[in-house]
Amino acid sequence: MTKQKKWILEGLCHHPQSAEELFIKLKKAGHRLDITTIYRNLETLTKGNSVSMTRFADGVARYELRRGSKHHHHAVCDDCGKIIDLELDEDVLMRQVFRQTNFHVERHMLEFFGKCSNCK
Amino acid sequence: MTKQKKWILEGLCHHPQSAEELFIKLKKAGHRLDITTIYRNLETLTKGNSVSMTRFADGVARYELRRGSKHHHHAVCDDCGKIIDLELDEDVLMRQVFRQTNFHVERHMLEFFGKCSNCK
DNA sequence: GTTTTTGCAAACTTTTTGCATGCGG
DNA sequence: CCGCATGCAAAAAGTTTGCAAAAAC
Repeated sequence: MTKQKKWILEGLCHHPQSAEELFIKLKKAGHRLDITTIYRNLETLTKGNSVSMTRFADGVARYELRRGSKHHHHAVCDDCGKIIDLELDEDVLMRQVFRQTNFHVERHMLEFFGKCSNCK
Repeated sequence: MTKQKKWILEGLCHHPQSAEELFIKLKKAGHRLDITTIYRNLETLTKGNSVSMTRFADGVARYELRRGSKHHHHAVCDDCGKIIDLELDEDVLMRQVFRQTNFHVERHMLEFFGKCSNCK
């Protein structure tokens, strides 16, 4: 456990955050570390299932802490950029997939885009 | 209508395909054009809603022809890479989102990963 | 003391941009 | 002809890699 790793863990949150956003945040907190270190730790954490990675349409990888085993989704506002957490019951869809194709779903990605209640 | 644009339209299909994959395919077909041209045309087509763009976890943009106005999703096999088209009824989810947060969904992204019937 | 992690620089990949040239209408 | 589309080169952005020095165990 290095100090860098500790900072990174502290900086992570339950909202998706890019490596660079995390980097800037840690820099602002007065921690000096390289963005390479962030990438390497995020990779390890993702492989170890402590962190999950998502990509929205811009192609940037965003990372967030897994809360327990609970999978959740996001709604991203096109106007203000706010990211809202959602807890949905997607089993219906899984069953549809299996019925249609015999495909064995292990993971899925589900994100919504539009306008949040404020911006609408 | 240039010849390049025509080749690109011919090369597009209903399965997601990266700019580079399309580039290689067109080159194999004996067409000489620049990958920049492909990117620029794909951008135009996407804006014009003839083509849709998706990113899986690798961060590469993949493009495919829209079939009519019908939105659809994919299941990607982790083993053989096969991409299976799905037609799902996701209205239930939309309603869940709105009820939970008043968020106004305009678009969404939904992809599945796992093992196809062959690889399982 | 040796294994692991870090920082730095540089490579790499995908995508975008600027600009001169040329084809299409 | 005029203007928009193309090719080429180079830049930009995000991410990964190699290597030597430093820190952890």
